[in-house]
Amino acid sequence: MSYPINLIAVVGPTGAGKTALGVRLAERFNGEIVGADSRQVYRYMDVGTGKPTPEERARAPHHLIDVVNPDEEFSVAHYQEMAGQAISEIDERGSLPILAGGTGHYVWALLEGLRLPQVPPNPELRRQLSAVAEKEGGVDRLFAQLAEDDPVAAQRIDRRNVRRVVRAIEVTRATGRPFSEVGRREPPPYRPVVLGLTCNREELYRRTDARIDDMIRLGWVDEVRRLMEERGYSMDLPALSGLGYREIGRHVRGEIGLPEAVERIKIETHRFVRHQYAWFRAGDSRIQWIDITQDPFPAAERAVRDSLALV
RNA sequence: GCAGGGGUGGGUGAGUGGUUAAAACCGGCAGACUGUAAAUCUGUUGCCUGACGGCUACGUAGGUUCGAAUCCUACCCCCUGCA
Repeated sequence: MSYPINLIAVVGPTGAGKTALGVRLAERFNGEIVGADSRQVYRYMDVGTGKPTPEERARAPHHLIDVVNPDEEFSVAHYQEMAGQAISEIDERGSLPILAGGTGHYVWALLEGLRLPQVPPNPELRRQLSAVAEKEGGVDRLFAQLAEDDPVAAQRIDRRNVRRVVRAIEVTRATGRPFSEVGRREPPPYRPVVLGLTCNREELYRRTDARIDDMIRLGWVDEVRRLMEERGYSMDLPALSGLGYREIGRHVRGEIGLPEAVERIKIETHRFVRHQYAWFRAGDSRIQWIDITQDPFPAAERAVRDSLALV
């Protein structure tokens, strides 16, 4: 076991080829993949989440993929815990951990050592507070509540963002300490090399559009039908709130045609790509960007080799 | 050919004499984010300008009016009914 642990992270927007590059790097450097994707953690959601294929999974060990059922609770906290565990085990095995995924919140929670308030979600309280927010003027009453409990947090949280206001109240109630005190970080025992895959927006949109057509061809609709009909999962589950699952769900129920569903998914995916760039910024000094217009492997390999040579 | 409806910003589509650079929605762009994060929320979106302000815009060309996306005329397209 070596400290700090050398770790590679492959990040970037959806459809940029993180999975493929991760697997190649794993083969080249005796690595193991640790997923960093908030939807690939769920079982039975394969096509629509762009999960690594069985072939890819055979080429390198994968972790943090298929770890919970769609109706089970999962969050950054679980991720941090489980991924941290996986990474140390990989390291102990003498392999190179390779983080690969597009969920910025998860990636940085791990690499920056975010210290989350130790307050698990309280469904009952959430239900209650959300019900308040539903009512006329409810949002304001909720916000007033927060302003009383924790004036500092109230200033930082948008009053219209009910979900965040609720969580803040949840934390202050459970701990008796203000939510605004969160924000601590504890540097994790990693020496990360963060590789970001990118290219111009237009080309990226083209790729994600084509990828969605592929997913449909690969049986995404059947996948959703099975989730709904055979396994009986509700479309209201957080797991099913992922891109496209709702649209395809509506199509399965006969509410919209497939072309319309596909069109909407493409648009939503564009939005998602932009959202991901908010987590992985072009100017972020922690990230080494590689343009995917050409094969990113040589540049990635060089970067990894250089960083390992430093040790 | 006759009758009727319509042509609005990247798209759909309101507006029917001034308070309209033009609602709303979509799309685009930017941002927030510490246990739902592919979630949730925010800002911005004709052009020039740091701002004041200016310029160009509602099919085309004219006209009426102090003032027109809104009224009139002609023309060009589109749709519907009758032939």
